[in-house]
Amino acid sequence: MTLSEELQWRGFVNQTTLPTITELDKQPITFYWGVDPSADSMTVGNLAMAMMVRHFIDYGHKAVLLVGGATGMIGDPDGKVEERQLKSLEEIEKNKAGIAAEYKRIFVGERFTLVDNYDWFKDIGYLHFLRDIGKHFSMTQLLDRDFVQSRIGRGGKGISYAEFSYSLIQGYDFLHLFRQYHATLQIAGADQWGNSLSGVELIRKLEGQEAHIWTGPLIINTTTGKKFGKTEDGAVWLNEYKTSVYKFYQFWLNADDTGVVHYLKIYTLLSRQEIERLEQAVKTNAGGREAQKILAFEVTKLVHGERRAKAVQHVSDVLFGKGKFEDLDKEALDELGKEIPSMSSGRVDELLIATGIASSKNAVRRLIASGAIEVNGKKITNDMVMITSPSLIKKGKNSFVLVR
RNA sequence: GCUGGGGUAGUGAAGCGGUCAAACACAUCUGACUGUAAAUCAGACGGCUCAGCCUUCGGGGGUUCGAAUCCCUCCCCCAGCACCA
Repeated sequence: MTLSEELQWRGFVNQTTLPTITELDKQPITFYWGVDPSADSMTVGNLAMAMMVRHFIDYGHKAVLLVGGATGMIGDPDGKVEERQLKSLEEIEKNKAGIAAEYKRIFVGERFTLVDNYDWFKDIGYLHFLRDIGKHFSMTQLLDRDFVQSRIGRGGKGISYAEFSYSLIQGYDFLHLFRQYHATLQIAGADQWGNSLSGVELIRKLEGQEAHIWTGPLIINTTTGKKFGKTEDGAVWLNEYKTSVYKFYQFWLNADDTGVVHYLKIYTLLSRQEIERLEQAVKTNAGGREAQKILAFEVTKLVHGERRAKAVQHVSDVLFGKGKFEDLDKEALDELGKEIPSMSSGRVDELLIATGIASSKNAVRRLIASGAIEVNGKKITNDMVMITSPSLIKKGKNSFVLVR
């Protein structure tokens, strides 16, 4: 399979300035992909793009991975309805470190160059930037962009000059990387099309050369029709302090039948043969949920490592399988404690509230009345029960508290 | 600044002097069925020391036996007009 075939089959083809996607199958090129440090971690949305980038690398293209230290200082206004609060410099530093660490984790064993656009922006003078770069941007084109129109139009919330200028910064990135690394392709999310285009034009105008953009698709949850990777708690993060490894694993395990094959293609590196086998399994034995299990394990392994993936798999088996809580040894309890909230002894209602699993004592009473609370596999009928010995409290099917 | 329309629980939205902790829909949670899925059905959905009590309907003040509902005042949003340019 060629790269273009691979991308097409997996559903990574979205929009590109390349005349045909088979251009990718010719000689190796250098491309870049960037993430802004708007948080100290990537989300599964970023992960989809990262997986796409991996295929580019695996097929021999050279990757430049960018952390947007400069762009993050301004904030991308595209798709936002109002001006964003500036991040403090310390926060940006911290976020940059987080993103860079994730690059290294996801792309472990791969060849790539890590860059930070702050490095080439910090010494640029304003006047020089306006002369060399600003001069090549047409105000009409900038104003024509949809999000600019909605921000400055009637009912819009306005836009600052700083945010308005964001795409010049991103455009210059591409030019810079073209000059320094001969990067001729920018990979980005679907929402970055407009911003990315500015770099292509700059390179054409200033270098007289062709450069291109490849955007990946926005991943949609086919059942809800909403952006994939959102739960009621917000985004699903790659950083385990923001989304625990257990929750991360559960997120994938709970993938619905209609979407699971799509997610396997996007988020795992499994072969076409294997994925097609799983697709068949979904059809013939959906209840076995083999596709979900493999998806959850593979993605967790990729992001958190095989050891942690196996640990949460084991924990999940205990929580949902036949295994008895009483049979767990201390080591297993420690592992469990990393993944679900742990409390020391106390009254059931207070433990549930303290861990945020129930919002009030009222809520606990209602849950108990409806038979939703179990302690070590037995339903309880009284909210005053004291729990002193190591136990597992379960609310409904998916929420647990470890008491030890 | 003027005129008109609004601000009600997570969201949308009824209510317009007592029967209002507040209809209905969505979201959420739980139960049943299942596969830790979806769909469907049922229940819950302000708090508490829970047959009762307490705190809520933008903020504050008032009228009244009684206010989400009436009056005053302040704040905020929307539409239109004016001012500015």
